[in-house]
Amino acid sequence: MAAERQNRPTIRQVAAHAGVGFKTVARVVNGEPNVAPATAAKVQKALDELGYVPDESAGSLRRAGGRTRTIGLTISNVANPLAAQIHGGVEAVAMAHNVATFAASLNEDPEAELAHTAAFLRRRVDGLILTAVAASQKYLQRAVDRGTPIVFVDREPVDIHTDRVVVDNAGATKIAIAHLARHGHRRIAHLGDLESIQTARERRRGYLETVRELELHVDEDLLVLDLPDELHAYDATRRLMHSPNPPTAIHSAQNLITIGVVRALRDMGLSRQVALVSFDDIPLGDLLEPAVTVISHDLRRIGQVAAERLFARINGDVSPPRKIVVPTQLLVRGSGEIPAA
Amino acid sequence: MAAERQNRPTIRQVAAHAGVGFKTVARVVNGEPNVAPATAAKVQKALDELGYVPDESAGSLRRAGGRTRTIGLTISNVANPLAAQIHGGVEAVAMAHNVATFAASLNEDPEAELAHTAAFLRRRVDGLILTAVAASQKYLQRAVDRGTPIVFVDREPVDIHTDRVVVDNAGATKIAIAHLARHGHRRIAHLGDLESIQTARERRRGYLETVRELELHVDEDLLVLDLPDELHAYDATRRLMHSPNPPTAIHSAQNLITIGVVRALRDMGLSRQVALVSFDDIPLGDLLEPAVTVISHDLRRIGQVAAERLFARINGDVSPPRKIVVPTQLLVRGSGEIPAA
DNA sequence: CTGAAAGCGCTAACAA
DNA sequence: TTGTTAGCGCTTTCAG
Repeated sequence: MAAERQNRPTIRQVAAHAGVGFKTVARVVNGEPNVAPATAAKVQKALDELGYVPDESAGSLRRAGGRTRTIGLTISNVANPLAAQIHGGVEAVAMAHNVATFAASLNEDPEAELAHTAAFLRRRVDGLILTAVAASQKYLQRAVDRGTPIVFVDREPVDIHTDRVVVDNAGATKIAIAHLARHGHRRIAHLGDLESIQTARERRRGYLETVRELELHVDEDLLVLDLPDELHAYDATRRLMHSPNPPTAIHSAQNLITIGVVRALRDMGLSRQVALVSFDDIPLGDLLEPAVTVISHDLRRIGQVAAERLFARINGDVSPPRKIVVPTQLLVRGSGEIPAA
Repeated sequence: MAAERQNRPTIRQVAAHAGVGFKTVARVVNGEPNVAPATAAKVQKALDELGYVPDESAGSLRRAGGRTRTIGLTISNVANPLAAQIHGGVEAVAMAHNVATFAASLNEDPEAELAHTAAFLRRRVDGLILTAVAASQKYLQRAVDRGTPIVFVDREPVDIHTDRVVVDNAGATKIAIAHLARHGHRRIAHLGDLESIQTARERRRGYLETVRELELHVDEDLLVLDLPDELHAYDATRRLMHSPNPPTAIHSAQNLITIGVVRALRDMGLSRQVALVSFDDIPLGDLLEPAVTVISHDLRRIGQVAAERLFARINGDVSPPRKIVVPTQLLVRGSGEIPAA
């Protein structure tokens, strides 16, 4: 029942309309030299009258290198503010290169990762910027071997050696925990994201190492892992604070977890008693009371750097794969400086 | 200097490898009938060994209807949390239809609107979901005539008659102002977004009409328009509250403006004196003190509905263009219920 | 059930 | 300066 569609003029129809060979039209469209001004004008007129719109994909079919001037991007979720910042960074660079971006959300679903990368590859994208969600990215080796550059963002991929742009998750966590310890805390809880996420594991590692190094209280109950969302973080916080031996400080290791923790502490009236440092900034974190001390990182920059790396590869850079670490920053705002009871 | 790329097997190479005609391979790849099981197995083996990845764009070149299974989406800014929600809604529907989405940010730049829609059209997207930013969308008429469906989101387009999914901006503003009036306010300020934005003009209209209807104070100083960002909103609020005759309530007509207003009131210590209703929800708006009363709308739903409309058109729906109004909701949280002094 | 021929809209290579 | 021929990787059509 589809409408009569796609009745767009082809280059040959334009040529017929202008009374020239179609190659001449192609020359005008692509700004190639060797067209007499008079001819060019005639062609341009036909172009305008018919409203010619070149078909990029048809062009890239034969074009040397077969570039499609598209890239594919997968992020954890386009509607997650942090992930959206990565998207913004990538997009700015892609736009500057006159390249269109396919964007897709994964929502931590490995199947989605496979499906979307396959779809991008079928569309012959010139490169991929990916957030690793599946347990292994080995399946992408063939694509890399065939010359599709891939840059991973935010998380380290597994079983594949390519460029990646990440932050020092363990190191930054160390700084967060040490900051709390400096304010007298010995019982510090760590609320972590899904263990399937590489950055979550790194943050946990940073926590455990620092607890050992600084000889803080070691207590299984203080380590809460695998929190899938804000609600679970909320419940976990309540349980934690109602336990016989509650922590005096909390390290919440992801933005949504932090929001759950903040809500829970607020509801229990503990916002000003229990110290809190968040890994990831949260929106309006500086306007809450107390304002939330966070480990912040520039996600837009991660996206930008990744895209720049990708375009370098697309343009022939064959240097060894690089791991680029974008700096993090501890933003001291109040919640992290509450002293131990 | 480009690497040796694009050495992917073609359908003919797979056919040679399997010792069959290439049409037989195409049958297997596309799940067409009339292939002997033994032949199919042989072909499948070759497919796997060579790692065949079909070229979607080459396929759509000849395919009936010429569908590319891609759509184009432009939003005000991918990194804006509200716009990202629209993206999320569109994406979910597109994914269900097995269609890839090109996404681009406009940042209120009319040039960007023209450039991106042109780029999408050159890539022969099956449809467009657009946020109107330019003064007129007349330039898209030819694309529509040629059968590329377009659905506008969030803002009404100009000079073109197509499907659109919007909210009742003037009506919702009316509700906001009336809400403030019900709490005794007569001097209500309106801080508005850029006047080039259609929704900003509608919200202003709703404000002015309600002021007249309810016979509230009319004062040019209470109407602050064309605020481009949070910082300008911050400054405008300070100026407003320092004026000889300051308002007792503020209607901030966009999410970023609200954040500027909240910061300013906070810094002036007026958060609990001056009532505030925001058009657009803001992140953690319920955790601020006081929590912010807002006009909220489901942007994810806007994206979803728009995408569903688009796919209906792509699949042949030729009913008259529809204007779909998604409901808004007044979320009463505290800031809007502060009584007049 | 299988395959060969034609052609989608364009670019590349070469001829006039 | 211009036009012609080939062919990109696939789908369509039609012949075996």
